[in-house]
Amino acid sequence: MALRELDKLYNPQGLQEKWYARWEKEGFFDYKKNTGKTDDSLSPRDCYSIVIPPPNVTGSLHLGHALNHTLQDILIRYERMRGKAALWVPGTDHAGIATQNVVERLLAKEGIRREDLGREKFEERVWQWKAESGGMITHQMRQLGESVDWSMERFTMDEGLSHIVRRVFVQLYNEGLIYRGERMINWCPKDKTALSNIEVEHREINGNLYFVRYPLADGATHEDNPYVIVATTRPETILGDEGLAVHPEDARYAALRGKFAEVPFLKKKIPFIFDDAVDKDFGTGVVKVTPAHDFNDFAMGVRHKLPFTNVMTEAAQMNENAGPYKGLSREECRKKIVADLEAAEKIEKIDSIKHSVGHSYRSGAIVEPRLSMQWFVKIRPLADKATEAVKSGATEFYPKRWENLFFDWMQKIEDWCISRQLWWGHQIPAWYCGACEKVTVSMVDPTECPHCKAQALTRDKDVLDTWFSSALWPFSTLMPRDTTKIDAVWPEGKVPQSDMLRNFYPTSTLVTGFDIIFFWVSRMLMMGMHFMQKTPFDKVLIHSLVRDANRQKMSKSKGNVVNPLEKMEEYGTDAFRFFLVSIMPDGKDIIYDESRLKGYQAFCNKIYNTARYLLMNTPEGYTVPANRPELSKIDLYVLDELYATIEKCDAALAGFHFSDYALAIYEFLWKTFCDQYIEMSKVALKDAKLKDGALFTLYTVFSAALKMLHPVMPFITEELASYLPGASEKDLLIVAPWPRPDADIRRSAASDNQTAAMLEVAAKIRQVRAELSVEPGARIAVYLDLADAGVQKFISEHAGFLQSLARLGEVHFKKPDGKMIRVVLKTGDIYLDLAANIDIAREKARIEKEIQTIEKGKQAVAGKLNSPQFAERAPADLVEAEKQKLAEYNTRLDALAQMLTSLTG
RNA sequence: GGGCGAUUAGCUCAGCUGGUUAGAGCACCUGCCUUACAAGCAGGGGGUCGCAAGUUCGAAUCUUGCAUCGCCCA
Repeated sequence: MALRELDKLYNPQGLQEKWYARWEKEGFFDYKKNTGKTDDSLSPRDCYSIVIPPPNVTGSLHLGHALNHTLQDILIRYERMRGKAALWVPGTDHAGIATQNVVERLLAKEGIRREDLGREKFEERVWQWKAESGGMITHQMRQLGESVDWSMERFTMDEGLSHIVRRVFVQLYNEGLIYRGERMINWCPKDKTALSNIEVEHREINGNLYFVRYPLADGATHEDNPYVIVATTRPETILGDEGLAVHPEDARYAALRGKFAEVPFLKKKIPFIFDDAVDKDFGTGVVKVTPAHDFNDFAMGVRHKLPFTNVMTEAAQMNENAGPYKGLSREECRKKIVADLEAAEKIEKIDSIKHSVGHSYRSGAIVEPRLSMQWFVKIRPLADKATEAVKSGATEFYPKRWENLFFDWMQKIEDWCISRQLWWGHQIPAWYCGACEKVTVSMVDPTECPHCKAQALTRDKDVLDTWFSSALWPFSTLMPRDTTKIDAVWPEGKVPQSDMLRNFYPTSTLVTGFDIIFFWVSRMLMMGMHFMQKTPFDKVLIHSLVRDANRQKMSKSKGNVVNPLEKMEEYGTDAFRFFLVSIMPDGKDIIYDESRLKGYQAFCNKIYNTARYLLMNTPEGYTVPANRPELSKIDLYVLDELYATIEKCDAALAGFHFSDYALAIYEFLWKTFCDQYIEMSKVALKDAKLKDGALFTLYTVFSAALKMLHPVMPFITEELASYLPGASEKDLLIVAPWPRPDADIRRSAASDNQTAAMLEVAAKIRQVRAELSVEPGARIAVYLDLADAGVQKFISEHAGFLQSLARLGEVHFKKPDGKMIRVVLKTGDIYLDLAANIDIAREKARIEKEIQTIEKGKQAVAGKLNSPQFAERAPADLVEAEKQKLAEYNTRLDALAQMLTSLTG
C-alpha cells in the first residue's frame, strides 16, 4: 500500500544498492542455498553453469561488458528461477602487458623504472596495486546487478590457478606439445616482447614503394645496366639483405642465375636465388631477401641456406650489423638511408602505395618480425581435438555460422608462441644448466641439474601469454583453491575429478564477442578437450560489438565511448539492461541509439504505475486466494495471452533470441495488460459479480509478468514484488519459480474469441470517432448489429466494458431506425448516433478511405483467383479461404457504396 | 585477392521452413491533464522490401548475377 503515497513518477534511485546488498548478503547467488543441495547430492542435469569471460583486472566496465554480462545474468537468473543449481563464476584476468604498463606508468611518476626496482620488488608493487585499485570492475558488476557467486571469484594469478597453469605447462612439455626453439616471431619493440600471430592486427596504411638500384657484382649487367632494380617498402632492412630473389620462370632475369649483386653501402656480395614464392608482378619482379626480418624471407633463407643477419635491437634500433646506421631508430634509419640512396643516385623512383602493416593489438606499435628463441605450443594435435568438439556437435555455436570461421582458422592455425618478455605473469617453470646446458621443466623448483647434478641453474625469465591461463578458465575455476587439494582431485596423468567438475563441467553456455573466438574460445576448447577430455561448454553464444549511432566502433581515441555507469545513473539500471538486450539483433552489430533507452525508462515508469494501480484498487487486507475464483471470459482472455507470452519467452531464451524475449513481455504488459485488461478491469472492479475474478486475475498476471521480467530487469521487479499482497521478507523474486502456462485455460480460451471481438469493436468505434472529430468526452449512443450471435450476446452482457473502452452512452443491440453513421465490419455493422452532428464531408472522406483500403485487399485476392492456375495448383483450403475473403470484401464494398450514394443523394 | 554478413518507413529493427491489405519502437502530425501513468491516452500519415533476371499459381522470403556498405583473413 505504501506505493499509494508515492510519487506518480518512478524513481530507480537506491533500488540497486538496496536489493543487491540483500541478495548478496543472504546468499541468493549461491546455488547450494537456493537448491538446498550439496555438491555430492546434485546431478549434472540439475545444474547450469557459466564462467564469466574474465575482464582485464586493469579494466573498467564498458558497453561491451555491460551487454555481455547482462546476457549472462539473464540466463543465470532464468535458470535459477527454473529451479536449476545455477552457478555463475566471476573473476578477472591478470592481463600481462596491460597491467605491467599501468604499474610502470605509476612508477614513472615517482621517477623510477621497473629495472631500478628489480623483478621481485616490481611484482610486489603490482600485487599492491591490485589490492588497492585493481578490480574496479568487480564493483561495477554489482551496480549492473550481476548475480555471480562471489564466493567463487578467481584471479588468473591466484595461487591455485597458478599451480594449474604450471601443471598444464609441465604436462604439455612432457608430452612434447610444448617446445622451445629459435623461430621467426612477431616482436613488439615498444613492449619489447614477443607476440602470438593473432595479437598482430593488420592495418592498411599509406607507404612508399622504393625502387632501388642494386649494383651487380663482378661486372655483370642486366639490360645493359650495371645494376638491377629492386622494389621495397622497407629500405632500412637493406642492411640485412642476404640475397635477391626472382621467380624461376621469370625469363627477364634468367641470365642472372649464378650471379651476385652488392648491398648498397655495405659492399656485401649477395647471391641471386630463384624461388616460386616470389611474385613476378610485384615491383620489378626482383625482391630483396632479408632472412632475419621477414617471415617469407626467413623461409627462403632456410630453403637457400642464407645467413640470418639481424640488424636491429629489441627496441628496433639499428645495431652494429647496420654499419654506419648503428644507433638510429628504424624510422630514422629509413629516412637517412633513402636520402643517402638518393644522393648516390641509387633510387630509380618512389611510388606511394597502400599496404597492410602489422601492429601490436595492445600497444599499437608496428610489429617487427624478429628471429628469436621462444616457447611454443605444438598446436596441430590440440586444434584437431577442438575441431572435433564442434564437428561432433558437443559444442554448438550460436549463431551457427561462426562455426565456419572457427573451422577455417583451426585449419590454418600455426604453432602458438607463448613466451612473453615481461615480468608480470606466470613465469615459465624451466631451468637452464650452466654446465651441461640442458633444460629442466618441473613442478618443483630444482636445486641442482637433474642431468649433471651441477648447481648452476638459472630459471627462464619469461612469462606465459595471458591467454594461456585464460584457456584453462572453464575447468581451473571449478578446481579447489588449495594446491594440495588440486593435486588430490587431479592425480598425475589422470583426468581431474570432483563433484564440482562432474556437476558443472562442461559449463552450459559461454557468452562472448566474436572478436575473441580465436584468442580465447578456440584455446579453451583445445585445453578442455586435452585435459578434461570433454568440451568446456555445451553452447557458445557469440554476440556482436556495440557501435555508436554512426556505426563507428567505440574507442577512446575517437571520443565516442559511452560510459554504461553514467547511463545507468541517468536512466536506471533496469532500463539500461532492457535497452541493451532489446537492441540486440541476432548476430549483427548493435547500433547504440539512446532514444530507445529513454523509451525503456518510460517502460519502467509504466510498470511502476501498473503496480500503483493495482494497489490503489485493492481492498485493505486482500490476499490472492489459493483457489481460483470464478473467472470471466475477459479474465480468461488475458490469462491466455499471458500464457502465450510465457511460451514466447521460453522459446526465445532457448534460442538465445534475447530481444524477442524482452519485447514479448514489453508488448504483453503494455498493450494487452495495461491498455486492454486494466482498462476493462476498471469496470469489473465495480461489479460485485466480477470483482473477485478481476482482482485475482490482476495479481496473477502482474506477478507472473514481474517474474518474467526479472531476469532482464532485476531491481524494479524485486522492488514492486515486495509491495504485492502476500509478499514475504524471505521469498524474494530472485528465486521465485518461473511461471508456467495453465494448459486448461489455454485450451478453453483457444475456442473463444469474444473478448477479442469486443476489443475490435471498441477500437473501430474509437477510430471512427477520431476520424469524424467527435467531441472526445461525448457519450454517444451506438447500435450493434453483429453477425456472430455469440459475440452479440457477449457484448450485450458486458456492455459496460464497451462503454468504458469507447466512451459510449447507451449501447443497443439491434439495427436502428433513424439515420446514423454506419460502420461496416467483417462481422457486422455498428451504428453511431451522432444525431444532427454529422459532417457530410468528413463522413464521405471516411467512407472513401475505407473503400480504398478494402479495394486494395480485394485487388490482391481477385488477382489470385483470376489466374486459372491458382485454382488448379494452390492448396484447396487456401483457394476456398480466398473465395470467402473476396465475397466478404464485396459485401462490405456494396454497403459502403450504398452509404456513399445515400450521403450524396 | 579469398570468405562471411547486411541492404525493408526519416532512424533502429522484426518479418523463421514462400500464401491476410508488409509490422514494431522512436521520430512526425491531430485531439485529449478521461483520478495508475502527459515518461500518459486515443487516432493518423509514411515503404513499388538495394537493382536485375530466374524458379513458382504466387517472392520481402528461394536461386543467380550486379551494386553499395561492414567485418574477418591474406
